[in-house]
Amino acid sequence: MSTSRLTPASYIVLGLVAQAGEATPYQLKQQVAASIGSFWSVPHAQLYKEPERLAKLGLLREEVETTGRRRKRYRITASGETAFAEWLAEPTREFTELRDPGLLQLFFGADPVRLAEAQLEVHRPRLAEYEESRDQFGPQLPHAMRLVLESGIGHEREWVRFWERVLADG
Amino acid sequence: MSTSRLTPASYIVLGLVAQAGEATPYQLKQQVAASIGSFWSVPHAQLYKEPERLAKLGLLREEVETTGRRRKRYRITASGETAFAEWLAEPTREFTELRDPGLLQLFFGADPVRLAEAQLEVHRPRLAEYEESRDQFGPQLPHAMRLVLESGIGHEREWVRFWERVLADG
DNA sequence: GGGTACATGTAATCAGTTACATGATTTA
DNA sequence: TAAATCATGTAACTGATTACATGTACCC
Repeated sequence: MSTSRLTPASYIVLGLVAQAGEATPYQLKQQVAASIGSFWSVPHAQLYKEPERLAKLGLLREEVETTGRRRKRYRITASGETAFAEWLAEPTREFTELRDPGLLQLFFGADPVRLAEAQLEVHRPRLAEYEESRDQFGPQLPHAMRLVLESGIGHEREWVRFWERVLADG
Repeated sequence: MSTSRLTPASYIVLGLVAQAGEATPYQLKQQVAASIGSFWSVPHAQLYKEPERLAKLGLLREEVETTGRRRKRYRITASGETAFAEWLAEPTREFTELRDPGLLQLFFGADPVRLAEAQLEVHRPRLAEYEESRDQFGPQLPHAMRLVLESGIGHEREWVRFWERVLADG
């Protein structure tokens, strides 16, 4: 009822459904993968359950196909649009903690060199991937998406820088 | 039984209990706040429940005070030490997503200027706080802790840089 | 026509959060 | 001694994950 029960996942669903006009859970999965998936992934089961929940709250309208697969298609309702717009209009002051398992291991005394090597093996390719995305699709990307990508690049650079220093320090 | 059911929170508890030799949930809370709390916070209720769980798994030994408050004191067991050591010895390749609500709003088309302002209001003080910590306590801090702090500073710098750019771009 | 990958969904579990509740100390 | 604040814990909920299960389409 009140928007208090909505989580980030809710807004992701709401936002993607709004953008698409209409979507099935599977399409949501595709959209997530194609857009924010690498910054904020959502397991597919949630993309089935969350829309259902939002439908119960009256924020989405559910339509079950009568033929073949009986897919569920969702569209946003007026109150869904309102809830989404309200969330969007109120700039969050929330703060995201790092919550990086590698950092945790470092803190607890893991061998820094081995740890740094392992971490670089994941962060370097990830950074390369993002940079390639930007160089290849950057110009066509919607502005907001490009910014998000830039942010990802910045943080990945930071991780690489950090673990390289840890490695160098021995 | 197998270590598969252990989460990061488990290792935090295990690690802190190991470091302290013995600890009550409240002391764990203090330790978290004093060390990794700003990178990886743990709500206090979890610091009561998780040790209980670990005790059932045989990784901690629980001792209930018979006097007054009947506090629960925990110590690590041999198998707890093993489990912790195993986790520590295996460098994680896990990758932490950004999962920043601000980025999410940006992606979905929130007003970038207002958003950047709000975000800078939280990130700038946070950065200052970390830098002050480092300058003030840096030399006394255990090496690993200092590194974690450096990482936090790096990422906060990155956030500030990013949102400043968003702000400047209009 | 057999396999493999894509597509679609449900069930069960649980970690983590929120809310509630109260005892013990300090401090004004 | 009243009021905060610190300390300690339990209960209830639920979002998110994991695991299971099956249908459909394409391809060799």
